[in-house]
Amino acid sequence: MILALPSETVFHTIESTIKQYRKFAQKNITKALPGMTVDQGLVLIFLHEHPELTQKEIAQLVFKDNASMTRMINTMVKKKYLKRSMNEKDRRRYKLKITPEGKELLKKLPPIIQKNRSASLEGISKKEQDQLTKILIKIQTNCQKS
Amino acid sequence: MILALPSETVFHTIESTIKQYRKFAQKNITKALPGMTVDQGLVLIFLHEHPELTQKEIAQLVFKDNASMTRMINTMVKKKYLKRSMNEKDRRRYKLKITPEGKELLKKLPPIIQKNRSASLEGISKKEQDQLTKILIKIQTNCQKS
DNA sequence: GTAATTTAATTGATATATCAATTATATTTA
DNA sequence: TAAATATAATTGATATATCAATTAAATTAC
Repeated sequence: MILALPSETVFHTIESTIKQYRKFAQKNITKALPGMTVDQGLVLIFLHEHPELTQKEIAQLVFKDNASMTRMINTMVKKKYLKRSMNEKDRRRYKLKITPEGKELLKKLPPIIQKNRSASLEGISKKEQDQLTKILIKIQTNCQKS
Repeated sequence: MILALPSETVFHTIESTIKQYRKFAQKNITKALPGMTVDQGLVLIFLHEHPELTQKEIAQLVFKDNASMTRMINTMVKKKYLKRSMNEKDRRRYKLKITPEGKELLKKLPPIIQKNRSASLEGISKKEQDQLTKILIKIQTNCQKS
């Protein structure tokens, strides 16, 4: 069977693109906020916008599983970005609170993220971005068909 | 500063697409070859096509760093897919040989991979795939600037 | 209202990711 | 050629990924 080398497929390109974007974004975040990771930044942003999110919901938003999210929140608590507290309504869950230190960092994030996004999308029209999204979603749909 | 939520960006879509594809591909590989991972399969395929590849070169092909590759090859040796042997020409490197067991698995991989690819690209024209690649490469180029 | 089921989070085990430091060998330079 | 530099691979430390099993609480079914 003749199989195209993995490096010649569109999947390879998708993967290398997201990895390069992540490296690029991480580099710029590290410059301004040493010790913070891209994903920790995302968690802060999501929690800021939606304070009632559970760990599970955040995990889904950043494409991690619950186990990873538990450990990630652990390190964010250790780093004092977050505090866990009881959720009286549902005692299986926690309330996740951004600490004042976390809020300080959070303030510095948006301009960095904005710059990362616009720099990496430079010269790519809105139309192209929509095309990209549309095609990617087709792939996702295909992958979900059991 | 008003920042689009990460979940509304094209980066989010790129990341979720590749993760879903990986899950889909892994599921099908596991079904046929329990214990084998997508990346281990890729390493076998690359080594089969280019037996002289060094660990470092393979690492680049599958987007891992050298440290990860060392450990990945360790587990592939432990699983008896591969054997390390001396490279007399350059004693910093190894020769990586696919074992007979590894070759057996390798034979079964191509049809599975082919099926994964075509299933996830179903209904996506060649033209769309080219568009996708073109746009992604633009993003990569942007991320490489400085 | 109690038993069965579901859900959110955790834990353990193992693999991988990442960075920095180290080792051993090759290559370059003075 | 000896010293400086570069390269391939490894190792250590820490974080994350993944799967399966577990715990504790909530929900559903009977």
